[in-house]
Amino acid sequence: MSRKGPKIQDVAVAAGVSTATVSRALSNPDLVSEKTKQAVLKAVSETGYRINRAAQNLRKRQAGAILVLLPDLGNPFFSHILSGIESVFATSDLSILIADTGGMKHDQLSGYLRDARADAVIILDGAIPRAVLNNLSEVVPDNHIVFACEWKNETDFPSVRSDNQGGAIQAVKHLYDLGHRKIGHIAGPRTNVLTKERLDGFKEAMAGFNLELDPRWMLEGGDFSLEAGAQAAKHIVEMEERPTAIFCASDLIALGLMSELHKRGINVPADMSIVGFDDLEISGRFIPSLTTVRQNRTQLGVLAATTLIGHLSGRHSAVSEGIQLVDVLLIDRESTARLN
Amino acid sequence: MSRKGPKIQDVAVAAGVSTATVSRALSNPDLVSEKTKQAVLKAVSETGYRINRAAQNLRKRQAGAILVLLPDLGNPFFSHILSGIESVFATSDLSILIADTGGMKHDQLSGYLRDARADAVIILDGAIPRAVLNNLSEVVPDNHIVFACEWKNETDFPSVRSDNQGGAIQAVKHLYDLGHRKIGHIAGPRTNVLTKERLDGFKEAMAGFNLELDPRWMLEGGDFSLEAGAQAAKHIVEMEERPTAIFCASDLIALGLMSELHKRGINVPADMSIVGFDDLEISGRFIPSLTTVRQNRTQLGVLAATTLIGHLSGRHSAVSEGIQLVDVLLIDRESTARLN
DNA sequence: TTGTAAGCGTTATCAA
DNA sequence: TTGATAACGCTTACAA
Repeated sequence: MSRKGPKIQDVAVAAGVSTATVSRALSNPDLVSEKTKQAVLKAVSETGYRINRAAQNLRKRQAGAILVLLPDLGNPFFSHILSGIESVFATSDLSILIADTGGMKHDQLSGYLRDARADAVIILDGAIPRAVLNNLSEVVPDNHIVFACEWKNETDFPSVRSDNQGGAIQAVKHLYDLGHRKIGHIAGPRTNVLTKERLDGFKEAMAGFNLELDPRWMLEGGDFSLEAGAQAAKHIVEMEERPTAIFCASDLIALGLMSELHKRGINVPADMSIVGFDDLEISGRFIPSLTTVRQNRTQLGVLAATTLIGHLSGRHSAVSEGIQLVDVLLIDRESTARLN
Repeated sequence: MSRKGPKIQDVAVAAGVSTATVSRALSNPDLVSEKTKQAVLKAVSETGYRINRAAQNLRKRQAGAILVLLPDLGNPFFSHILSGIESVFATSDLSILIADTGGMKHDQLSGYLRDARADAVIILDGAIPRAVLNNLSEVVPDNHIVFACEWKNETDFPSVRSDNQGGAIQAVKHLYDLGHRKIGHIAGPRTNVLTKERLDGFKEAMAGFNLELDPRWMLEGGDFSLEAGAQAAKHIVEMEERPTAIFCASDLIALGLMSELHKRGINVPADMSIVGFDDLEISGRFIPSLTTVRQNRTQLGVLAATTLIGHLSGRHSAVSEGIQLVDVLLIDRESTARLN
């Protein structure tokens, strides 16, 4: 909008210089003498001048925005990541656009970039169709696409992620140290990249401790939700022989599991120890509070954003290349106990 | 970005018409003959033409985006509202920009609009400084500002909100019907508009039932968080005489309260009934599951977005004016029980 | 160090 | 119903 604001021409007149000088004073102060710089700045504040982004973007052949693609905006898991991203771009003059890949047609999606609405993308959705990714690649340089949290296998886009495998290993070790030997796992949705990493970590840790992987205790959540955990609980109570501990691929699964186990008379941690993954805020206040692997979601967002800014500004610093792994930390709470 | 895409001129050549005709065929099809329209459309798909938003926005003196102002992106409460908003704008050709008012300087904030980055704003933050609001008003027409969920008192901006007062009344009635007479309240942060509405509803309902408002049982949460609830629990256990039921201004407060009460040996609902406000997903799976007033957060977002679109397109339909109240619904679960 | 002037890709006005 | 053409407000060669 901005009805009839002062334009660069007005500032130029007020400062007694040309529009080119105003432009330079504002975006390339080094190219301008101290004296005229001051004059311009004064004129800017006098006139109340604000740059017109549309004009600037048109001229510079850019969009002035980055696009964040989320698999499900309604899922609170992503809000901290988004917050981290936002905190970085708040001080830049790039706007941040968001789009939910869930309810979105593919062509609509790449249309976002084709319309030159965004200069770069941060993708939080590992399930983004390859076709869409290809479309994106046609429109933005490959290193203007960054994955955060999730990623896409067999692609080389820069990616920021938690140490999912390491987290799973910590979880199993914790249970092992508490004396548990019969350890089960509730995995995430089959096709999700995180599911595989956490499952791999689980298997690796179990093997490392020479523990048997009982297939009966390897459950599959349809997703990472509370409901998936609750469903798993129903299977578990029916088992002839139950594991004494379970590592869940997400906090929501763990919480849903505990909720349903409670209903069915199984006590956590007395009868069964539970470990989650994420460390949602509620997990520390659940009854019992949840032992879990903490992911620093804000940091994931911040890192993705700074990586992207690095690429956009042409700085290909070593740190902004390839895969950036963020450490996770096991938080020991009440849902796990020593095996009696 | 969009390196060297086809432009309207290319389409014009391909279709054998002028650029003006292409423009019209695309944005005002009625002004163009069926025949040329087809020719243009064909040329568009042949060339793979995509409009350049920056150019369009510059020419039309618009931003092509709406800005959503959230008080705290990290707070999952807002994600469903955002999701509702997004779902509406996904099919429009307006982009949605987000900004966190928490970490943001005021001038930075109104800068968003002054820079002509957004044509309109949806504000989810009732605590937005009046100065900022005034700044916004200078830049966009007043009806291009819509409040959702929260609002600002003594202003006339269109606003979409839940029936907070009605919800509080339902909550008290539920407790009353269960036989409770000693009912306490944990309010939200003192200056928040929702706090006041829910508190008013609480008082009104209590008065309606001729129940005493015991000041000892009227607590104040510093915010709507788990921690606020946990703090309140500490006060409550110290009380000589405790209420038998408590209505909390948010689910998080209620959950934090239950968590801490549990630690201190008070059983919900046997010793005390608890009602929340929001109906977060986790609330149905907490132990015990939480009786609460359900807010339709997605609908709040959808309504705010459609209202705004109505204003933007100049349609001042009756429904898009003033305050739109969204019904809430009491969900009866395990955290409330008949007084023994 | 500064100014001139030519675009960036659209849309809207005016004529035809 | 269509076409020329002048903006929209900025940046950046190129000159001075």
